[in-house]
Amino acid sequence: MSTSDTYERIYDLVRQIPRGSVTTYGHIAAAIGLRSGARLVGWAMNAIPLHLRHEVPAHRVVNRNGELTGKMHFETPFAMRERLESEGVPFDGDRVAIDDCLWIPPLV
DNA sequence: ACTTTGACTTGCA
DNA sequence: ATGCAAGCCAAAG
Repeated sequence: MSTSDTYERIYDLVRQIPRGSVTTYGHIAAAIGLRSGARLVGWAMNAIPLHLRHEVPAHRVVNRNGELTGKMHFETPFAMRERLESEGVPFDGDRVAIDDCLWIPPLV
């Protein structure tokens, strides 16, 4: 694989997010070695290949505030919220109770 | 090769 | 709490 390893690492990491938990762009970025590549994570999410759309739970990735910033990039703005609640992710108003279900990725 | 933008984060006013 | 600016990496025009 001589492609952008960064993207693959991001996808591989997001794929490991356990059901019922969420993580943030910053944590993923930090886990792959980037200092503040949070934007890269967001960009990578937008560039997820179709064959990975099923494996990479992008809905479990929220911003530092627990807001579903990427919901508008889903099929519908509600799909993200519904799917998270369906997995047992605690919500606090219109946000994810990230303090209760935050999953920290393994540092590579 | 250069500029702009993006599903972010942090700091300061 | 709200708003603006800077930092960061990669892709697209």
